[in-house]
Amino acid sequence: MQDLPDDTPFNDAAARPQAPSGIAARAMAARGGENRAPDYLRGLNPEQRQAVETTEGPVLVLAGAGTGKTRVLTTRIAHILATGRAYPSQILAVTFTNKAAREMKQRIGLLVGEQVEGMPWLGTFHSIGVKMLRRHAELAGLRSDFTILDTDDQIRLIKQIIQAEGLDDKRWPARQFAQMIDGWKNKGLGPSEIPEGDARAFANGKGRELYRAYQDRLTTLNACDFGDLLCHPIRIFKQHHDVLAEYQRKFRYILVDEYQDTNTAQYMWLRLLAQRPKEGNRPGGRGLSPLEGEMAGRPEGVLSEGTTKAPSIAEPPPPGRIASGHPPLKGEGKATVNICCVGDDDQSIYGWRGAEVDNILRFENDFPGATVIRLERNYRSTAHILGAASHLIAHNESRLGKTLFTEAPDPDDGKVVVHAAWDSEEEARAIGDEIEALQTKGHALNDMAILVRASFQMREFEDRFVTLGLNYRVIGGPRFYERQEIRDAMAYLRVVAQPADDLAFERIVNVPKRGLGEAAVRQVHDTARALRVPMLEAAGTLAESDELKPKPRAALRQLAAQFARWQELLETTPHTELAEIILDESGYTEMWKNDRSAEAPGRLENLKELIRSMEEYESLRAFLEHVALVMDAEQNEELDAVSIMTLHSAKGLEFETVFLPGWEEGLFPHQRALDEGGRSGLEEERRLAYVGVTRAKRNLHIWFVSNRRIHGLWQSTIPSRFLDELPEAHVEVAEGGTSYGGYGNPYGSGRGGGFGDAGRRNPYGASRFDSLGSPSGGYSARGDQGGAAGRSFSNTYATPGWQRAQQNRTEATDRNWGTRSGHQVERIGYGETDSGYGAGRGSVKGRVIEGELVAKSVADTPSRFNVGDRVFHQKFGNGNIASIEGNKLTIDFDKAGQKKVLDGFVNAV
DNA sequence: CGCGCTTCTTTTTTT
DNA sequence: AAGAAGCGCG
Repeated sequence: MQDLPDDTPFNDAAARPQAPSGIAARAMAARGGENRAPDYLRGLNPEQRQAVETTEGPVLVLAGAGTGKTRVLTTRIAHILATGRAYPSQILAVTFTNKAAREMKQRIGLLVGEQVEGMPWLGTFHSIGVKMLRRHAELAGLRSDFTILDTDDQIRLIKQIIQAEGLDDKRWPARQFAQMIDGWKNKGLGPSEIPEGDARAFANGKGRELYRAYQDRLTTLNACDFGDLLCHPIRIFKQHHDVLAEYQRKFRYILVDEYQDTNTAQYMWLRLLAQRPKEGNRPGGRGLSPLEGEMAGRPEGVLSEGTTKAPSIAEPPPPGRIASGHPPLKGEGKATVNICCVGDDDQSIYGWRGAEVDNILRFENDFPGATVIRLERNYRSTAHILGAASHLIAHNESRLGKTLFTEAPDPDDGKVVVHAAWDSEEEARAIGDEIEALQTKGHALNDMAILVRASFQMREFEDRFVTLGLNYRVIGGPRFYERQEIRDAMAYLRVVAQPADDLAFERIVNVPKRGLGEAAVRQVHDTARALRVPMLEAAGTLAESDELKPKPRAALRQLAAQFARWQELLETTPHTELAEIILDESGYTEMWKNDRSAEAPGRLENLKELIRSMEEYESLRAFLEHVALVMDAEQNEELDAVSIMTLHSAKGLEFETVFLPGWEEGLFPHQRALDEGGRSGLEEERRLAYVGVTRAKRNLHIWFVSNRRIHGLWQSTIPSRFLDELPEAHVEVAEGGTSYGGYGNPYGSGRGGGFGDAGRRNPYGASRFDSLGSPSGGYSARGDQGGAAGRSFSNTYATPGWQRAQQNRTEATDRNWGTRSGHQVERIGYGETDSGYGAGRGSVKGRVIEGELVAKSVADTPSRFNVGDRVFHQKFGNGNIASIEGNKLTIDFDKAGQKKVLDGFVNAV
């Protein structure tokens, strides 16, 4: 091991191995005899083992869902350590989420012993970014105690800047600009590097100026936003080759999890680090020197050998976007770059925040000579679930293509079940019942999860579970650290720890009320700008002058004095104690004690919780950093509870039983993804569906409803196209038997006359996707696994329920074009009791109307109703129309009061 | 300056 | 439907 590079550039104790023999010795102890494979390699399949043992050179592991990706990563690290190839501090291992980082740490710990703490460079892109940036803050014009702004701060700051430019912040929303900045930073672009078109797109061409002003302001605030955590290091690396070289020398092995989710900035950051250090290269050698132009600034065009063609799967970049394709660095193929990226293009679901699937599709070009290993043996799911997932994802065109398989399908395994419900309330009720039933049969709640497309869907389940008394756990939902009282408290702490944090100061100057209104705050602000000092300091100055009226002046003086005192205490008092003092003396706790509202006690409780959680951190600073980066409070692991989360946060997890509600057009695939992302947006949605399906180990239930409330209006919906893309062989429709009710709409049809139209029109109506890209059916030749499973779900579907659904669609389509006028309600058994469902089974008729089409097609035709008409609504009963706007009716219901309802949902009485 | 009433927007996904 | 922002009054 004497040839390990010197570790001295990084002198902190944590970065050094605690005892040279520690990890390696332990891991080696785990080995058997000379010729036997070490223990940790046992049980790996050949591909996994290859991925672990190919330590040298670039490696891409394409790991399908449930193929043991994390196991490969962790074992690989253990292997590198065990064979003495590197110290823990010489391995850079990046993940996307804190959860993933935590899990990896823990699993490596199991393999190798306790010294994982000696792996200082295992973490998320962002946490590693901060770590680097703190070391070299001055190179980015910051002090090392800079604060990290969250989205909320960021938007407030941008708003100020927009106003300061004299622009109308209504016309140019800060939120939107924040997203643009995010987008630029995702590509690693600074103010001078953004494309002209982008710069012009905002605020009459002031985009670039505003961006620059924003960055300047961040510097004076000694703060940075999320994007900067990567952009600053990138810039530093490019400008200070010595700094970069230190890291390059340091990291012998680089591992990247979820590579398909990397964005351009992360890619650049990785590429810089993956270079060989300059030393050892001949002067003028091809190693590093041309970095400057090579990475960001360089447009497409000059490609080095081997990349004359873009990968054929890549779509042409949409107009306005930076052309994809980062040319590989010259000559880098010649150096050994021990980088191992693990990912699955089929699980790329973060395109909306700048992830470039291209990064993974292009890996072999980027790193010539790369070993590509496919993991296709799935250890997680039943053959049915896997079959459903594979068939679904085969509809995507942009993919590398993998075929997952599992061994020994079990004939006892159930198929994937598709359920229909009347509305989201019933959906929640039925899923709740199903969960209770499973629980009674002995299933643990911890083994079940509900995965939703959008977080607003969670609420209905929470409501239902509360009334059922069913334990649940919301993951990634409304976050603890985003609550008002927590943010206020944090703002106090931030000002104490980092007096230049004007945003935090502004947040709490007048909380609790101190008689410092807008006028006074503005004055502090202006003074601060004029004197070029932080607002807190300006407040002190101002309090000693006579520029303010006595009342605010006194208030400011007191506040300034208090902060001065707290800052002194910072050195001497334990941080939890200090936090209590601050909240007390500032009157913040008092404020909530005096608050008579219902939430106040909860807020006080949260404040206590905040203080408690601070105990785990060694200093106030450490705590603040944790909150900024993690934004997530620990969950109670002990409790047996159903998990509720979004599909996005479910990636990487698995459950025995999974419920996927809300498979309806417009929600999933989400309308906005379709509108903004077009075809690739649809494909990303499909990957999301794939992620959802592949979370399930044994049981999978997919739901769709025919009515959903969106923005307070009831909309009717049609089943998601993804349902049609499931293979018949692996899917069954729950019908009657489960008796959750039916599938229809309030005004039912009654007349069968329209059925003859079936098949004449695409059930999806004039879907705008028909004309975009692949003709429907074009995909079936591609990824099908053959056999019955290869047949499409939709047309061959034979159950009465499904046929009815098809008819319903056709009818619905007809109705939207005004050719029919259905009236009476035929749906039986809908209501508060369950008793009717079984009986109603055969009687459930009705149709589904595509919500969007209703909204659009009816909006520009006059409503068929008049003010004053007496109407009936399935949910609200009888009422009179109070007013009409397009297709939206305001109705005074006899019992339910005044409601706004879509025209399509009521019938004349 | 602060409070309360009104109107308007919002919801896709997250480090 | 609900929360935020805006407006007008005391």
